[in-house]
Amino acid sequence: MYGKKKMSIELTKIQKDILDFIIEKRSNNSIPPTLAEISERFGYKNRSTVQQHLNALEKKGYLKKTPNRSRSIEPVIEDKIFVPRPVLGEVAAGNPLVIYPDSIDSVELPSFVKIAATSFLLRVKGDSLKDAYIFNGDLVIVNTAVAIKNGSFVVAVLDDTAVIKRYMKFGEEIELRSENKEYKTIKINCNYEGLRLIGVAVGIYRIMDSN
Amino acid sequence: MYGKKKMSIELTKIQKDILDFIIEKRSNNSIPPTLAEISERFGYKNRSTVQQHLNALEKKGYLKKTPNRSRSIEPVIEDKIFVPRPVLGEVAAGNPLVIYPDSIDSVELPSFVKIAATSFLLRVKGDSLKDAYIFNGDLVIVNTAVAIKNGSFVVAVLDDTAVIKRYMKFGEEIELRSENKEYKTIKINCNYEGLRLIGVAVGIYRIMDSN
DNA sequence: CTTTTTACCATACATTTGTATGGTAAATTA
DNA sequence: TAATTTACCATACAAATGTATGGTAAAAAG
Repeated sequence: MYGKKKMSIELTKIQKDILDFIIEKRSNNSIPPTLAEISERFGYKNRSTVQQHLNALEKKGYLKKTPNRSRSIEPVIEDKIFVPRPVLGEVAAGNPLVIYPDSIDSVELPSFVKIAATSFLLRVKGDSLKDAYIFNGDLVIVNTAVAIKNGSFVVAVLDDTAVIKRYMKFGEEIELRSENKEYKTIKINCNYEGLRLIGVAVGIYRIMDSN
Repeated sequence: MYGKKKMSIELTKIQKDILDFIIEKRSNNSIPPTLAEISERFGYKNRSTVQQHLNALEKKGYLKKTPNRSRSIEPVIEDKIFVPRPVLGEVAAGNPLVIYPDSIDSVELPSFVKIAATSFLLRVKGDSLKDAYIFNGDLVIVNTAVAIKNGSFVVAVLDDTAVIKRYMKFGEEIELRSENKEYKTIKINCNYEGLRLIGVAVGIYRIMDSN
């Protein structure tokens, strides 16, 4: 079960790089690049190299463009409205679960929800945060560029397993509390090397299902 | 107290229309128009009319453009990068509440969450959707450009009051069901003029508080 | 080994696009 | 009334942009 809905032909590395460049431009809300700008970015001496890569990308269904229209290249997303977003792993609300080095799955977020490079998504597994209204299957938006304060929901990696808990620090002791009484509070010294505080849960996102 | 940060010269009606057109394009995440496209939109016979309006807009400080660069016109926004999102009203999970004609509030979303023009936010009031894990204060992302299916959570306006309920249609009869048994199902004929289906709740967003 | 694919370069050309210049008519201002 | 502004049209031109065509060399596939 690893889902690929629309058979999409493999991309070469360079094609993927170019596609990524275009996607990045677009998601920055800046205007799509011209052939010349892509050429310059990748150090090509003329536009025709890019021209061919774009043709390949369009033929494979990753791009759409309007003939003779400047800056008309748009990356094609499967659902138009929905953009797949990698989920980096599953985070245990209760007992620690493994965090995956690479993304294990893609979640289709509405395209208007854009997530910065300093953030990533984790899917919550388990019900130990239900008192905080976070449920099994919810996506947690984790921002790594936000200061951690007492009371923040943090995502922490403890010896290669990840948890999402409420953060409290008293002197040198860090407490990772669960909202649910069934799971006990984890207490660690802040100098313990097995602990890495990944980021702060800045929000949750739940894709509503229609059944 | 009516704030004008940068003294900006008055705009004529046409200049404002053109500026609005450009802003609208940009906020739709579509590419900025060319002079030709603006001309066509406003029924001008050539680009030079637009050309002069744009020059005026730039001179007055409402536009920025890069010389000789296609589609480089960008409206100058007072508020920098951060765009507060208006909350259009409060939606009753249980009993209908008033929907506001203009935005009543702004929610500070994390800057990486951007929402398209086809969507807007509503804040949920009440607990009648708690069975569906939607709680008082949650922000519902409503998309007006998504097809409504049986089972969708829809935002509907019934005689100037708005509700969020699960949508079911059987023949000519539309049922708006609450997840909570305490609130009874609303049944209406689909031809009833007092009913407007605003959009589909495509997701919920909850800003997590750190206390 | 031959063929195909990939990744690049070069050039030519038509269209699009931005820009400069000049003109007309109505409305506004001095 | 005369001068200015506003709103439009027309045209010309250079730069930017997309596109078509052909070529080379290395790698991969057959």
